[in-house]
Amino acid sequence: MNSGNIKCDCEDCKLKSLFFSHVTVDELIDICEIKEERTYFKGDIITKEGDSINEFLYLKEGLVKLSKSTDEGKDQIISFSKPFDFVSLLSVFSSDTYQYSVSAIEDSHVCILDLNVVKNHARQNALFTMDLMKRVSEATDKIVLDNLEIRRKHLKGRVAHVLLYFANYIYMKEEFELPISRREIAEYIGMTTENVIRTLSEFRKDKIIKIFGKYIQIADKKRLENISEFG
Amino acid sequence: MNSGNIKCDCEDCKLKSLFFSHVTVDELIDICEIKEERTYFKGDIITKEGDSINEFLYLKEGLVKLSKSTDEGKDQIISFSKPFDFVSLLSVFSSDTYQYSVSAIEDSHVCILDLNVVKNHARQNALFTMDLMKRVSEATDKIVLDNLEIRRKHLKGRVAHVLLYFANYIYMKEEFELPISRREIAEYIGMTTENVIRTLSEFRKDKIIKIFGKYIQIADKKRLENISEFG
DNA sequence: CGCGGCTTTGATGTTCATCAAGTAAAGTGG
DNA sequence: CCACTTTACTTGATGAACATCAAAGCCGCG
Repeated sequence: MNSGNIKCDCEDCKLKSLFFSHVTVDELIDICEIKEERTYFKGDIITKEGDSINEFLYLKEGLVKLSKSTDEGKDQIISFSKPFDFVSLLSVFSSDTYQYSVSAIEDSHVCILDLNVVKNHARQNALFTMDLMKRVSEATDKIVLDNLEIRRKHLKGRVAHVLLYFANYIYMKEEFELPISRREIAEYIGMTTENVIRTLSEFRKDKIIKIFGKYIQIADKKRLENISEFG
Repeated sequence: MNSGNIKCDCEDCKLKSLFFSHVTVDELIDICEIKEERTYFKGDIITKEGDSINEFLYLKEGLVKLSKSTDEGKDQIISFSKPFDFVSLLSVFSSDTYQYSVSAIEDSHVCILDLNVVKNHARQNALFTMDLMKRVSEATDKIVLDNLEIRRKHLKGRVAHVLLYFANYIYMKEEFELPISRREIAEYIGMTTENVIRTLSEFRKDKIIKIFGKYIQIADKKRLENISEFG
């Protein structure tokens, strides 16, 4: 993990244009002055469940996973997030400590604001707070709906769902480097690693996908979609 | 479903004392004037997924379920809510239409405000909006955490979980009338009705619970807790 | 009274987890 | 840089967990 102070000068910062659309120029300067930007590398833990929350984070670039550990030390993956899904928002306004862990599954840039400063602005600027709320709602809606979808599928449908998720939603391509391990797929869809691998192998044998390690190429999308919807 | 106008005169209205703790007297009067109260009977649908959202609802009394239909017409139950869990908050600020259905599983009283009026207040009163956000976050945290817990259990653990949920969280008693059918338990925990019934019968044979139709009495809570944690 | 929905139990087969065992890849210390 | 350890990946065999199908009793309701 690499840390450093960078000024709030990113021309295309969506935080300004989108997230802070209802913040005045003075407020924006105020916020920018305290902004810190950090780089996390693949595998780094960004926030850890149980830790106290005193920063407000948003993902500027990269890809992260949201997860929780069971008592037996196994992980359950709740969701993946790319920039503007603003995962860190989840517990920020309901708890003093993180309910979930967030870790980078690709090299990621995170912008960090002091939580008290953000909360102060929220207390004074209702439109800003409404923007925040909209984002919290959207993020959680997505998590809940995605979970329901996975829940009603079988092993093969779930694996197909994950592949299509990365193809359609994350990389917008039929071929990509899978950013997560087989085990992480399993932790996400609630199946065993072995069966995830078996299913991927089967898809390969049936010429639905091509696999070289982490590299995935979707060869027959129609069929994969069929399997996802349920086959 | 029974409808009628009632003045905002409930002495113990938690909406006032808790939910609107940051609302001025004038605002409160404003809100109360447009308040409507409705009674829904067990089985009634309160909001239906797909319908447009133009009211702000909160549960004053009763018990409801939050659910979603699959394409094949089967239901998935997302959560149950008692007063102050404020289920209707979920999609209110992220969508124009309900993502989920809410229906009464016990006779329920619902207070209804015009959504535009509430949103207007939210736009002008940041503390009120923060209160709202806190509640949205708490409600969704609960849903996500509960879901993860169910996900990591097997059939028996899940059924035990549901029984303990109603005993500990809803009725605060070891004996109660189950407000939902066997099928609804199945829809909630993602198993088949038959296996839910089989599991309940097994618990009965093992003298962990007593069953008379919908009446449930937990006879051996320790063991039930053990099964829930996993056995 | 009969019909549909809820409940219950049993028999059967499918789906999936577990166990085992081996290969490949990646990190670690001398 | 190479031996060494660990972690990820892979496949097969077996059994457990669970869905599905079938049949029957029960209850409430029109």
